[in-house]
Amino acid sequence: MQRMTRQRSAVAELLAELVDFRSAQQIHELLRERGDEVGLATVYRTLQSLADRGEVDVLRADDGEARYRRCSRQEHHHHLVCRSCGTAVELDGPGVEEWAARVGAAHGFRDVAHTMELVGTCAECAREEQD
Amino acid sequence: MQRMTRQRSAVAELLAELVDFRSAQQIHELLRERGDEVGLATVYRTLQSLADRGEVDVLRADDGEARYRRCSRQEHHHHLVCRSCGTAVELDGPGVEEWAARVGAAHGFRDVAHTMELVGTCAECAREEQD
DNA sequence: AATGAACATGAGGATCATTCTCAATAAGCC
DNA sequence: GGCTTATTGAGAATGATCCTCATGTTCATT
Ligand SMILES: [Mn+2]
Ligand SMILES: [Mn+2]
Ligand SMILES: [Zn+2]
Ligand SMILES: [Zn+2]
Repeated sequence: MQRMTRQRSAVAELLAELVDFRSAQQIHELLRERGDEVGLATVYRTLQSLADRGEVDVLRADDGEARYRRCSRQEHHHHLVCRSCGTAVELDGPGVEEWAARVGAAHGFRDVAHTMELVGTCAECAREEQD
Repeated sequence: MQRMTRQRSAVAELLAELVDFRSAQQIHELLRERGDEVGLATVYRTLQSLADRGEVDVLRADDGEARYRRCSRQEHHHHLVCRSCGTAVELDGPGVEEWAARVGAAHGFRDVAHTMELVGTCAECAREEQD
């Protein structure tokens, strides 16, 4: 059975405040900054566990690094993420779900899943770039 | 200027025969098996160069590993990939392009790009799984 | 065909994210 | 308070990818 620990609470609390997608390393550092010492391995384990349970979303940055975020809804959805600061907007993917299922079946594929993510530069980061 | 070398030819020839998305490591091994000794670093450099030029597509597996494939068309498109063997079908993403641009603009994001990939188990791999 | 400047290669080391090991610790139950 | 067992974390291990730089090749030019 899952036990509640100081470390898991700390990660959960931090995730509740973040609106950006952050890497495990960043989360580890943010925890340290606020005084919550949590081992890096524990951060990884906790995030993985939350991801398995669907409580956090995981995206892969261009370099393949995993980035996590607690979204406001648990149901399947998509994102518009800032490539600079990680800020994310949750989106629906109107029509994509049916399209994916139809195309998968048409080609004889089973258990078809899909990913669809938008990446851009948010207004705030675009402003900063002008300096 | 780009020079033609034995190594680059070997990578290009192999890619021309493959219909699957393969990792750099796999491509390195496949080259070795066919007798084309190419340094791993060179395989990485060549694939990166081809990717920059848009001559190969790059996808990230669930574990973040990059997988490459030469597609039949250079223009932007999407894929339905087998999670087991890497076989891929090229797809268009009807409607997604406009949708992405519209949603991005609506949220004030600039330079909005998108990814949309389908992953499933191809008919052949599904058959093998039944053993 | 010979030359040479610039480009390319590769063995091995460096990075860096992520995972593993396992002894020490702490939750939750009695 | 004790006990059982899940959890933690320091440090090592793994693995993909990139970097270094001495050496090898390409190819425009002669
Ligand atoms: Mn969807
Ligand atoms: Mn598209
Ligand atoms: Zn931003
Ligand atoms: Zn398959």
